[in-house]
Amino acid sequence: MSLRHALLGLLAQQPASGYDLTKQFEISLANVWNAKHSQIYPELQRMADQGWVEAGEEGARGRRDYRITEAGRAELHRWLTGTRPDRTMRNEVMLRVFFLWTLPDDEAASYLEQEARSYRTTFETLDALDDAVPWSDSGPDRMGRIALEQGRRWSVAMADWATWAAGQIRAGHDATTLDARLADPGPGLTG
Amino acid sequence: MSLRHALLGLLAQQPASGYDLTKQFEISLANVWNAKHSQIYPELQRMADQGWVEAGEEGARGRRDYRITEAGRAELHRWLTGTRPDRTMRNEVMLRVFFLWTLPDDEAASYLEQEARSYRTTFETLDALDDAVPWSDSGPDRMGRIALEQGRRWSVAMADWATWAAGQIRAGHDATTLDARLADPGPGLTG
DNA sequence: TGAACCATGTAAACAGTTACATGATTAA
DNA sequence: TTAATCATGTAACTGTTTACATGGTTCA
Repeated sequence: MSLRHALLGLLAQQPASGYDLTKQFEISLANVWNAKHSQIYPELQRMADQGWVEAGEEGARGRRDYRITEAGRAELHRWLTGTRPDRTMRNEVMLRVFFLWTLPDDEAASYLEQEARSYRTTFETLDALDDAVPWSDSGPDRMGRIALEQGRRWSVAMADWATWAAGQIRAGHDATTLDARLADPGPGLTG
Repeated sequence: MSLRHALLGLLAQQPASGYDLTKQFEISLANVWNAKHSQIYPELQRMADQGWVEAGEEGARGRRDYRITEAGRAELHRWLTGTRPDRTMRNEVMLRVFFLWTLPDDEAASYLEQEARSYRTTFETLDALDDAVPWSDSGPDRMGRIALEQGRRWSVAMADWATWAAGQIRAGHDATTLDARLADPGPGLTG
């Protein structure tokens, strides 16, 4: 389970409340992991029981900050250097691509063109973020920029791929239509 | 839930048993979705109750083939054209990158270099697959090739990124070391 | 005074993994 | 005869989402 380690990683930077951490999942980690407050609050309690974090005094509006302990930092280090990342992928966008053959060519190509637009929008959002954020050249910020660059390169590669794929289908369809016309140049094409 | 639709998509191609479908998740869908037999068998039963698939007679060794119904095909079409894909991402590899700042530069760079090797291996595997599979230029095969091309482009982009990222860290580290040396050229560097 | 946001929690349902359990067939 | 593979299922557990529930603070 990566949630505990994601929380440790965020808390390694600075103490935070469940509420703060929820916001960080929504904003900076949105593209790599997500978690709702209903999962975060009980997890912080379990981590406190385990000694990886410590809860501070209750502040205004019932707010409670957690800070990472030495045991927590040790666990974060062990996770980063001593375990292999789970590379299991679940990508609904790509899952659908496998089944696009069930659609008419035009619908399949439209789907891919829509995907290309979606990836371009992602790219523009990330690109704007890069300009907007006042990055420091060390610490968490440096890794934030490196992660952002991953998103930029990924979204460009995927937009290019989707555009290429739509083109393949449109070209294939045209070729089929053309072949069929050459073989049987009249109305009422078969199969 | 995409599992039901993944099963519909596979069954749209040909009838299959739970065992066959499990193998297909392990092989062709491995990079986009996964499911274990313990999830597939009960799901097929629920889909049969719903009328999306029909179970055939029990064959040798208790084997039971399922085939998609018209209602199932309609549902597959509705899912592909009438719903937006869930773009939620969970990527443990990238999650870790956000926390690499907690490691010494050399360990962080090594992590990224290891990732670069991993992406290159993925690329080589996919590239070999492209040569090995006797692709038809229509139907499911055409989409299989398009999905494979996505994997090729993705793995190249990610390998390039990881190599670049490791370089950034090593260069930054060298620059810091150099700056420190220029400012204070002796043993016992601060910071 | 009402909307937006801060702040925390629990319960129920759903999705997914691991482990348990069984038995037939095939090929070495 | 034994190991590998075919074949199906359930139970327990873990992880995740959605819905329910509550109340404080700030700003227009």
